[in-house]
Amino acid sequence: MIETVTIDIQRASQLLKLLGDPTRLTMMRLLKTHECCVCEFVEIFNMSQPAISQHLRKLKDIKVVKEERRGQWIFFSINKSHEDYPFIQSILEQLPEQNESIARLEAQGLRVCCK
Amino acid sequence: MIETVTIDIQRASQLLKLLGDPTRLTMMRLLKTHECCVCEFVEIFNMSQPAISQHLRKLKDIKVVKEERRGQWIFFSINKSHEDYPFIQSILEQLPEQNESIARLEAQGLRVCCK
DNA sequence: TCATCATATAAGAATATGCTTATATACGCA
DNA sequence: TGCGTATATAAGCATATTCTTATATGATGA
Repeated sequence: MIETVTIDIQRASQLLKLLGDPTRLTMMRLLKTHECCVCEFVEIFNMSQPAISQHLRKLKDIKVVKEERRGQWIFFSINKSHEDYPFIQSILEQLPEQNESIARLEAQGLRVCCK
Repeated sequence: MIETVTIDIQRASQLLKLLGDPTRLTMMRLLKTHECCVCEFVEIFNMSQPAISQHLRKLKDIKVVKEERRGQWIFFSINKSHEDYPFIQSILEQLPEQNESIARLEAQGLRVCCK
């Protein structure tokens, strides 16, 4: 008998609500394959630093991302230990890669990081 | 070579935003296995008829559900022809069944429909 | 045709969301 | 120690969301 993993509907709707924003969803898709810091997101989304910071805070609040300071930068990554990581992952893997964003950053010399 | 189905990030975030509400998400999970009419939802969610109607309208607007009038009732069901149905389905199938809601309705004699 | 039931729509109010600008904090380096 | 860079937080504002109440529409059946 196969046990299908399920997620409580309240928690699921909370997660979907957070992912239901193009900026945050793209962030999550990017973080699926790349660690990024705030200033990189600022470039990628062409959005103000506080706006980016506030989006990241929401993702941090429900612990779907984690942060790690390295020198003056804070790198974000997906929290693979999150109870609902399989659910999140199943969504993200259906989204197209966002490699152009990263490539553009690198072309501009703005990747890894924030010179 | 396996072609993974992907969905545009803008469309995905729009869908996730709509599913990111506990009422609408539960509706969709219910509709996955049962056709329902408005008055049934009113009972299930213990919510006003206009509130239910407005939630359904949002789901209808992006065509993830369809409606069919039968007599005085309008039955809703999931639109399996929707371009993004696989995406939606992949989310819904991770959610627990909502059979208790239906069972409760039937116990009250309020199912199929609205006597 | 009229009354009733199921549903939709409109308008308004309370709250939530997502920016903005200004400022605070934390680190690295001279 | 003091300055510059990276990031966070606070306050305010515009807009979006989700109810509410009131009313309109559409079908049924006497």
